[in-house]
Amino acid sequence: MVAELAEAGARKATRHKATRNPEASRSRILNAARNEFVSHGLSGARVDRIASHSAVNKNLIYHYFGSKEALYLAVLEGIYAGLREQQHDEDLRELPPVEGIRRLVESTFDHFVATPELIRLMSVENIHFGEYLKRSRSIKPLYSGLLDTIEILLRRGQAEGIFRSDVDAVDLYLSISGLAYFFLSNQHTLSWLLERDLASRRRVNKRRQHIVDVVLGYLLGSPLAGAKG
Amino acid sequence: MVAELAEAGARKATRHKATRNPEASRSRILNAARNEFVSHGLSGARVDRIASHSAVNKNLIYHYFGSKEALYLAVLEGIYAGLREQQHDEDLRELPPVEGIRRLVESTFDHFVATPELIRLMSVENIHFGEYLKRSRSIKPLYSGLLDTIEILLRRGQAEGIFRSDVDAVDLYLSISGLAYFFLSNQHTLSWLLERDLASRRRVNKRRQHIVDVVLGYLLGSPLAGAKG
DNA sequence: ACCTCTATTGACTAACCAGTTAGTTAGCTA
DNA sequence: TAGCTAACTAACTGGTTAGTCAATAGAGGT
Repeated sequence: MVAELAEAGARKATRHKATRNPEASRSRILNAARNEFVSHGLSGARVDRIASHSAVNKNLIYHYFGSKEALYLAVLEGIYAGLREQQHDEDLRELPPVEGIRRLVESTFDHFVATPELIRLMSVENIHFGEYLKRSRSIKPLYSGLLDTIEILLRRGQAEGIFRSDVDAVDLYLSISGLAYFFLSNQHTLSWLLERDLASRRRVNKRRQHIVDVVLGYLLGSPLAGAKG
Repeated sequence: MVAELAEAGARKATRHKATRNPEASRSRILNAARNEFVSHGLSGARVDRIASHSAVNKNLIYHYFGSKEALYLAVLEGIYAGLREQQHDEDLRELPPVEGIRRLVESTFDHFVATPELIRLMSVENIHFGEYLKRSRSIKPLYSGLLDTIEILLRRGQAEGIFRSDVDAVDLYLSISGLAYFFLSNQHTLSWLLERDLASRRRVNKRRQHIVDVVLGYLLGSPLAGAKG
C-alpha cells in the first residue's frame, strides 16, 4: 500500500505527460483517427485502437467528438480542406492557358501522390454514398472557385485559338482528376492484374507525364478528329 | 398434436420450398452476399443479413463457403470474371485502329455503367490493399489478353501514321479505365461538391462522348504539341 | 483557501456478431 | 429398406465493440 502510493507519486513527478493539454490531446486523437479510418475504413476502424494509438483514454474521444461517426466526419473535413488548400488554383488564372492547365494537372497529381490518405478516404466516403461529407458545413464553399479557374483558362485558350472549342469545364476537371485517381486508388489490384509495379518511382513519373500529354493532347486537338459524327 | 402434424404435412405438400436445392441455395447466398458486400464493404457486411436475405440458415453459408472472407472472395471472383467476359476484346483486334479504340473505350464505360457493383467492389478491394484478389487463382489469367489487344491496335495505328508514336499500352489502358471509373466511383461526393447531378442520363451520355474525345484526341495528336520540352 | 469548470481516467455494460455445436431431414444407393 | 452422405436448422458461445457512468484532478479565477 505504501509502496503503491510511493510509486504513484514518482510516476506523477517524472514520466507523467505535462498533466493537461487539450489541444495536443485533440490533435493526437485526430491524427490517430485519420490513420485508423484510412487503413480500415469506417466500419473496420476501432475506437479502442484510436484511443491506444493516441495515448488517450477512450472516453476522451467521446468527450471531444461525441461518436465514432462524428470523429470520422472531423477527419474527413480535415482531409478535403487540405486538398483545396494545396490547390491554390487562383494563381493559375493569370498564366498562359497551356501552362495553367499543365500546372493544374501536375499539382493535382502531385498532391494525390503526396497524400495517399486523401484518395483512400475519398474511396471510403463514396462507399458510404458520400453521406458524411454531405453533413459537412465547411467543405463545399472551398470548391466553388475551382471550376471558375478551369473555365477562365479554357475560355482564354479558346479565344487564342489553341484549345478546341467543345470542352466542358466539369468534364475536364473530372478527367484531370480521374486520370490520376484511378491509377493511385486501384494501385494494388492493378499492379497484380497487369503484372507491373505501379508504385515504382519510374512508373509514377511516367504516369505524370502521360496525364499531361493526354489532357493537353486532347485540348490542343481539333474537335472533329476521329469523332463519330 | 394431430393438428400440428396435419399442418406440417400440408406445408410440405404445398408452400414448402422444394425441400432441397443445393445449387439454388448456393446461388441465392452468392447473390445476397454480392449485394451486402457492395452496400457495406467487407467489414460493414453482416453474415446474418446475408443469411436472412437469401432465406437460408446462417450455418449453410459456413457449410458452403467456410468463412465470411471466403464468401467475399467468391463474390469478388465472380464480379471480376464478369468484367472480362463482357470485354471480349479479341473481336476488336481486326478493326481499324481508331474504330477499335473507340469501341474499347465505349464498352469499358458501358460495362461500368451497367454494373455499378463492379466499381464498388473494386473500391472495397483496394481499401483492403487488394489482398483478397491476390488470393484468387482464377482471375489473373483472364487479364493477359487485354494489354495485347491494346498493343495490337496501337501498333497498327502507328504504322498507318495516324496515332502518335510515344504511347504506352499500360498507360493507355489506365487512362481509358480511369476516365470512366472516377466519374462513377466518386459520383456521390462529386455531385455534391460540384453541384451537378452526375447520375443524370444527360450527364452520363455526355461523359461517354467526352471520354472518347479525350482518348482519340490524345492518340491522334502529335507527340510534341504542348509538351514540356 | 475555496470554487468551478473541464480535462482525464478506469471500470463497466449492453448489444452485436462471426463462428460453432449438436443435431434433424431428404434423397441416393446397395 | 437400411445405411450413408450432404443439405439444412435452431440455439448457443465467446470475444469484441461502441458507448456510458461515476469519479478524480489540475488550472484559473475570486
